[in-house]
Amino acid sequence: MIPEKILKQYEAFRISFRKDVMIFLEGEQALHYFQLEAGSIKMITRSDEGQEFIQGISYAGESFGEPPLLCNFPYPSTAYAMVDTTIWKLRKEKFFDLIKDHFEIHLKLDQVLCERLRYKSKILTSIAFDDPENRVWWLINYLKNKSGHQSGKFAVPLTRQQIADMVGMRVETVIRTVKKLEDSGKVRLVNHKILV
Amino acid sequence: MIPEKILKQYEAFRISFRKDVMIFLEGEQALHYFQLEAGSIKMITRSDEGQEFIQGISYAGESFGEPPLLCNFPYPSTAYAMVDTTIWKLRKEKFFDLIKDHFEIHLKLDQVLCERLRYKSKILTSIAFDDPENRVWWLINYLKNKSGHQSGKFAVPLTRQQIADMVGMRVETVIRTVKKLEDSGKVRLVNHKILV
DNA sequence: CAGGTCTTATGATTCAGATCATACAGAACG
DNA sequence: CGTTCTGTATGATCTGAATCATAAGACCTG
Repeated sequence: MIPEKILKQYEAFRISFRKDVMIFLEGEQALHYFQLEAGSIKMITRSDEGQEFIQGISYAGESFGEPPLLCNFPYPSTAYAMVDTTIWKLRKEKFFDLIKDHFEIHLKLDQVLCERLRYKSKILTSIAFDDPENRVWWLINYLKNKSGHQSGKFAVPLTRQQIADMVGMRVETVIRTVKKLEDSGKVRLVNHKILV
Repeated sequence: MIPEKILKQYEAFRISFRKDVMIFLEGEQALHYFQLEAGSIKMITRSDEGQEFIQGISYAGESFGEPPLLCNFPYPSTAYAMVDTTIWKLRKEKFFDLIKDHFEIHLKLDQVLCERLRYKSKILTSIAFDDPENRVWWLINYLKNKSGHQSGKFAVPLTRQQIADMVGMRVETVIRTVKKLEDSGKVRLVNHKILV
């Protein structure tokens, strides 16, 4: 989102995380701006029973964790590396300097927050009212569109468990639902991969 | 959020809406910044069966509908006046001039978006995993805290149907859940009013 | 390449929130 | 102030996703 050249101008530095390593913990105070250089991360909240909800996934070039930075509240979720991941890290003060100096980047940040609000509005309504097939189908299409996939078959890059954690359902229900989507011709399953 | 003096400097004007009148429709293009002077509005999404989900409620002094303005996507929800309402309306171009000129107001706008993200993260997790009692109880406390209520009993200013529309449940379930909260001493019911 | 781990798949059972129907109470309007 | 409308309440029934158990397949690691 923010070009590397500018990140370096404001003294951002790079950090690497192995797969499944925690980047920050729910409840911690935000001290840095984070942007992925490579890999992917997921933002997790947990229910009292320990069930995980995936609030969102971010990929290379995308930022994450800004709301607690801008609003001074603790992290509402925990961030984990989904694969080996490299992240740009920028101190809070420098970050505010950067967006004060660059109105266009500030606007892009706004747009990132707005797209997240848009996604959450949609997934909220879906979880509250849609049947499992529509919930899963909507998410699959969302992932396809977000990846910028153009031609040929798109292989959904998530496990059934991860899909379940994003639509608030049990993995068994997602497995049966994906089967139904196959039966109705909406997706194809090849070696357990979901293709659209 | 934005002081009236500044709104006027950028040629904002006032518009009134009667209770239940629509302010903008889902799918429309955003052309103005909106801020409430008096009254309240609710943002609604609907399922295919017409069930309403209340994405959020805004009160006097608060803004609404910014994401489509900043991101150039259509309104994802429809806004209605919940009571007779007066709104400041500012043309898009003037709005961008305003936030470019006032970094502090731009930051406040960011914080508004961040608080909405925070709420949606929480309600998402709740709807996905919490039982009805915890869902309703969380919402009641959220409304109390958001209203800035200090001493004495807080009367929840929403109908059971509106609560149901915010937590994605049926009104019958909310009615029975509120009864359970009374039975466990968490709330008091006086003339059908919910007091905490 | 084999063994172990994780993911996917399937079947049977349960139960809580949705659904439907009906009645009561408070608010609004003329 | 009476009537109508909206909101609240209650009871009975239904159903589909969750839950639990078990097995098969793909992937990862040494």
